[in-house]
Amino acid sequence: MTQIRPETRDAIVEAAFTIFAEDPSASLGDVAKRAGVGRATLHRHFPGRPELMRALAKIALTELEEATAQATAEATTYEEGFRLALHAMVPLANRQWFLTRESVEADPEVAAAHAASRDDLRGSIEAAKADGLFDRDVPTEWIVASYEHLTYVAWSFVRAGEATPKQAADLAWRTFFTGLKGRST
Amino acid sequence: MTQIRPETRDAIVEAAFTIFAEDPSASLGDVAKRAGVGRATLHRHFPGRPELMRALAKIALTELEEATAQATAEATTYEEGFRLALHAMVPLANRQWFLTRESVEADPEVAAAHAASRDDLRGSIEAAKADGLFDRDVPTEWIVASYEHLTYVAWSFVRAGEATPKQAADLAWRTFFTGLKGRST
DNA sequence: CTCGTATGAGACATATGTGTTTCATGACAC
DNA sequence: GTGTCATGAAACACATATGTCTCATACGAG
Repeated sequence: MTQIRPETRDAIVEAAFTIFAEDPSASLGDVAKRAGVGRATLHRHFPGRPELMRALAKIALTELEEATAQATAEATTYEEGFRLALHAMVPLANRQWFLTRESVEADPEVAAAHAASRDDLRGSIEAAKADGLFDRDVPTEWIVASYEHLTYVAWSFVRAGEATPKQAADLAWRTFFTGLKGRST
Repeated sequence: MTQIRPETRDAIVEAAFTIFAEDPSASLGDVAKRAGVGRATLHRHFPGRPELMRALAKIALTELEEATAQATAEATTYEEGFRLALHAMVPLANRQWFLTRESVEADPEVAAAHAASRDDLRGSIEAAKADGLFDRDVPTEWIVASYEHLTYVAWSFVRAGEATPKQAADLAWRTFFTGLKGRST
């Protein structure tokens, strides 16, 4: 009935990610225009703004989960796992970021998925902590938040054209793990 | 004519900082209600949303400048300067943060002041770099962005009640400067 | 007390976003 | 060709935010 043209739906979703990344309060009309579809068509696929936001949130979380699962599967140590996951996350950061600043959390299903995602990260960090990778005196929540924000900084850097995704991810990992203190002194 | 009751204006400004920190798209009616004034009174002090935003931006930038100037005046080394400035900035982060995600930049005067503020930070970082405090291989822009984001993370931590401002600033400085790698291994 | 003035409350017009409905069109299957 | 169906365009009703205006009130200065 309503989703027989997957291309249209995808176009709307992509446009929404792009538009909302720069302006979370952008109108649905802006999204439709960017997607190259009529405003009515957008409503045929997504009844309203909350439904669209929910769809974006689910997609973003699924992408994150897949990317990190694939990245960490190749890792043999905790350090390598976090480093590879960071590299995998940088290109996705723009799609993740709006989750943190949006009222998407209001949706119970999305909120649960988001919480589960953070719990995963938290669990990995605690395991790594027990292994001595991270300082035990630093709260796990702090490590989570720093990791996420430095990922975002890396993405911003890429977006601004100041580095490649690989370079930016390296910078973020280095900052996160060993800090920016000079080595030469 | 329009600003004979400074208390009212201050109440509006404080309410605006509080409201816009959580929801940048909040209505002026919400701000007025939080300030305990009528909506018309808000318009008497600030003709419209852009003027209010501009006033907030100027205040936030002035506060930042004063706080960091005072903090760094007591410092004898670059390291101490950045550490003290960070401590001074954490309690102000909520008032600074909306600057980065707002279209306040559209105002030329505010944009210039913001750019000047960032130039100051950039200059200090380059000087410290030349002194060997920061790794020369890391772009100055990256250091600026990391510094600002970790300041924000620290403020978030305080806001969430997970740490005192001092504890959070210490965590941020430590992460920024030496990273989160475990020491005990 | 009296005047001036900032204020709050409410009415009002306007603009924008939102969601629905209708209708014509174009693509595709048969 | 014919019918089905997703779509685009436009009109529509509705809600909310915004900005202005009017009027009554309360507070302070004189």
